[in-house]
Amino acid sequence: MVRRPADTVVGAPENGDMQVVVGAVEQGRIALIDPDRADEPLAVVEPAAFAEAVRELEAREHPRWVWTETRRWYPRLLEAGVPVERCHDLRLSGAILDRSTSTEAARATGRHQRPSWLPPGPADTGVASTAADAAVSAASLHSTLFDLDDFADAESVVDIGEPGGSTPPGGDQATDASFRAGDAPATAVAAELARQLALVAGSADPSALRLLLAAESAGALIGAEMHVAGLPWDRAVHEAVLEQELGPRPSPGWKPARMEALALQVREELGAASVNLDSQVDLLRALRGAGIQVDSTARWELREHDYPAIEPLIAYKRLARLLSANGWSWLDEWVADGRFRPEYVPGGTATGRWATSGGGALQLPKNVRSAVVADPGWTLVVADAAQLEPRVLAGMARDHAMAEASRGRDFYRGLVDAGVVGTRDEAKVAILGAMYGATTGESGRLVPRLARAFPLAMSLVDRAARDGERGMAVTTLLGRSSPLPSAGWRAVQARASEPDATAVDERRARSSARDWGRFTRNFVVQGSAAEWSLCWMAALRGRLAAIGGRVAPQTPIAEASGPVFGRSPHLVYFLHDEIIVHAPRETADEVAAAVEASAQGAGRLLFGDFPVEFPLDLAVVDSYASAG
DNA sequence: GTAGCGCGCGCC
DNA sequence: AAAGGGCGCGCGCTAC
Repeated sequence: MVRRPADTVVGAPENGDMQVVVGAVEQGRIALIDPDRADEPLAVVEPAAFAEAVRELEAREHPRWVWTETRRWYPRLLEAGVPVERCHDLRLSGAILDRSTSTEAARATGRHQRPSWLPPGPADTGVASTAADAAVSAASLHSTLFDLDDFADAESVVDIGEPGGSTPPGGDQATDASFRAGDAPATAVAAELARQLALVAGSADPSALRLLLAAESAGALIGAEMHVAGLPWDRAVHEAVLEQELGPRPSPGWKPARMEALALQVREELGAASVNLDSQVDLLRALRGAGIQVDSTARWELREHDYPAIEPLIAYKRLARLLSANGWSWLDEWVADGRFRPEYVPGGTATGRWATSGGGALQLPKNVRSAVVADPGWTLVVADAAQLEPRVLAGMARDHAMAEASRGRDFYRGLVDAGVVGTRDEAKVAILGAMYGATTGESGRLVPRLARAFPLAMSLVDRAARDGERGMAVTTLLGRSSPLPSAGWRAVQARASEPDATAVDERRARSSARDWGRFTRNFVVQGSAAEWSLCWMAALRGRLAAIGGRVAPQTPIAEASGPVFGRSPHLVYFLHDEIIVHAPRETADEVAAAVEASAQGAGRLLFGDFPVEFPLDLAVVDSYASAG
């Protein structure tokens, strides 16, 4: 077990840290309480005075803020210009703790009942398809589950009389009403914090879980902050890309001229004058009618056939994708005031990777990244961790041979130099195959060589696959566990072991077992890599705030980033193993150094002295397109 | 008319 | 060149 020093940069807890619980009391007021002295609230305030109360306490004590959900409380604070250093997000933390194999023994005692009012984690609810849906479901969740009446012990919170502040004139009634819609009472929040901390303390690896919860909660803060700051977006550059690729913006209801021209060409070549290229069924029929034997209309399959219709068809599909995913309507819907503001969903996937809701922020195609442009006087510090997942695997497995081969910037080149495979391409395919569970093709053929060179790493992922095949949960380095397979999956497995099981039953069971095994194999690597990234970002966030505190008065202000971030370097984008910091130009070097130091710090937090390196590809650029 | 699903494809 | 993991989203289509 690795000893992990408490790290105030990431925000893992230390003894003596002050915690402040945020929760509801009577008449829609909000209480801030020290959980050790719950009978004497630090403050009880009207919603309109909440941000001011937080600002004061934050400045004086910089406590860890404990609340049900960051997404519920933090946006209002940011709007009021009140960032906080640390928090404990009970919803995200509960989602981890109530599933982790590390807390299994503690949970088995039955003394740790998850309260019914605590919403399920974002990966357990299904991601809403639009930001609007998310808002609607969040609102209904709160109104149905969070009514004060639902809490028997609500009245035990002492009302200390007059509210700590008065409503400013013109206070937003809608905002106040949404606070009053019902939140967990402060006493219930404090009780849930106690339950969660007890689970951590009684777990198999408390220091790892403490770090994970701190990093996950920091991620929640960062997700809310990045939404407020927004990704700097140059509409004119984006429009120029669209015009270059698609031609002038068409009238509503019309296709761009360039797509029409390509469609005409395809129809002629196929001898199908009326085929609708946007209809998979229609297109497939037309292709076959023209003698092109394909089973799908996927690009990789089309490319295998040498007919004159294929090239313009592939070109059409490329443009159709650009138009529908990131065309003019996307710009109109998602870019305002020179910023792209997606909703980030920290912890939104089973492995702990983030999701986004609306705008497709995690799928920004390379050809529109040129529209990501720093404000005047500002710059972008873009960094990604090179081959993060195999490096994390090397560290997790304590595989010295693999760590040795990964030394240096290019892990794949390192494999060639170590004589494991012949070419860099082979190295890449072999590594991906090992982590994803490839069994066939080139990749499947190369994996055994990897297994010989790095038996420790390989046996770690093989074991994760075997556990998954048997229906068991697997767990990341810091303690996030995989969901269990569905009841349907179990039924298929059970059927195969009955005496009268047929060969078909057995084949089905084997196949679905392997499918789940590939998921769990990948889960431990992808999930642990996500933990590295969270630690990286959380550490960086702290360093950026320190740099921001020293920004010179003549620094140009990025108005569109809002009062909290307009003067200070801040994170504006996160994509699994890649970050973008929007930084005042004169801070670029310092920011770049902070990005580097944070990456090395994340490596030490997760792997201690084990010699695995995490080199970054880092660039200071004006446009995202110039990086990488 | 809407909901849900499969396809295809963008990203890691 | 294709195939293993994780996603979100827009489209056409079918079922209701």
